[in-house]
Amino acid sequence: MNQSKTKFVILGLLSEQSLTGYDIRKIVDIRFSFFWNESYGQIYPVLKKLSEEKLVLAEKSKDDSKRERISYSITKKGTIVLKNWLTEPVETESMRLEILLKMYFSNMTTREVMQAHIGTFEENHKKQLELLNLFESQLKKVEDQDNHQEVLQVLSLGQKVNQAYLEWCQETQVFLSKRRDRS
Amino acid sequence: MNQSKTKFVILGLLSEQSLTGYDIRKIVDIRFSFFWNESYGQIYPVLKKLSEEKLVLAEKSKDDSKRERISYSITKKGTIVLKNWLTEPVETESMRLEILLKMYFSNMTTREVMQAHIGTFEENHKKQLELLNLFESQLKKVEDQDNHQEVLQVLSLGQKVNQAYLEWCQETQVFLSKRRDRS
DNA sequence: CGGCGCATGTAACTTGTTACATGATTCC
DNA sequence: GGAATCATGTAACAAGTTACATGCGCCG
Repeated sequence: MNQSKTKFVILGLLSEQSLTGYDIRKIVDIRFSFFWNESYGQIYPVLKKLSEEKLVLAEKSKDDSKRERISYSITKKGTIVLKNWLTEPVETESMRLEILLKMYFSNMTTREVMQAHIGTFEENHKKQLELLNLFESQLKKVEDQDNHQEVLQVLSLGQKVNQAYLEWCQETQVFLSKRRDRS
Repeated sequence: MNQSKTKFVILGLLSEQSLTGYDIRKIVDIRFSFFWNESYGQIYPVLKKLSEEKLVLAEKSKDDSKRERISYSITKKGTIVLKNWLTEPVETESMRLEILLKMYFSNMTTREVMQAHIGTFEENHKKQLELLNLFESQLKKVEDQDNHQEVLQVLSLGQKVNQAYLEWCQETQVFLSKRRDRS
């Protein structure tokens, strides 16, 4: 089984505030990016389905001067479904790191090629870590409220993992610089 | 774009030794499990396609006493394709951690529920780390050869990431034990 | 007034999983 | 003799991505 989690991502975000499909995508993209992703092709159809099932309530913006905008909010029923999911065992955990695939087979290529790959990976994760640090400092400035502490805890894993990546990049660059070149 | 990497996983593994589809699955499952996965539903069709394209050579086991067995080996052409892929930029990097989704929304559930989730996650990754440590010590025992050092480098990332996870679990358990319970 | 961001949506496609069918061999 | 493992393969399905179509509003 292991059904799609899009449904619960949406319900979870709506439990904090009303949002449009566009908003949801943006939040996932920014705040969840290091451990999750959702595309419009998933969000909009699920939103429609959730609305039919009365787990969320759709409200078209009434002031007609504005552009089309459908704001969704969670219903009582939706809250129950969300809370129920939270108690159920975690099913999804996956990772796909092509960089490790290339590292594994790297004796088939040159040192320079791998150094460049590691360099790019390092740069990306430096940026990601900086972003997470920025989020953290912003969050800490604001009043403690809602799921504030929980979000900090999520950020913490991101920081640790990115630090692990960066350490590994250093170590790997040393390894590569020492490696005698074949191929 | 961002085409499937199954093809290159297969070519890479075949660059070390001849293997059956079953073998490939097993190797990916054991050795790559912490950062990659492939299912039979992907491997067998790709193997057939690679054979048609002459990137690999299929050999049915001839001694007919044995059960059916198709051993694949990489061709010159296949080696070129593999080496070419190794030089191309890394495209695929994804992570999906449902545990962080649940952590993010955890103010909607009880402390006990989250403690149990974290406990399971911790246990899983303790096992994974132990397995990686075992691989490492086994590898270090054998003669240095082939892509030995590169494999150790891959293992190293797994170890660092798992250690990061375990630290986070500790930290999170402390956080949860202090958290006043809502909901 | 041009470009970017907001906003919704879908169709076609690719990818990946699961379940099933089949059967031999090995090990206890 | 029965269970586990080896071994191949596919069909149905589920999940996820990408590209496209459409158009408004805001800012410089």
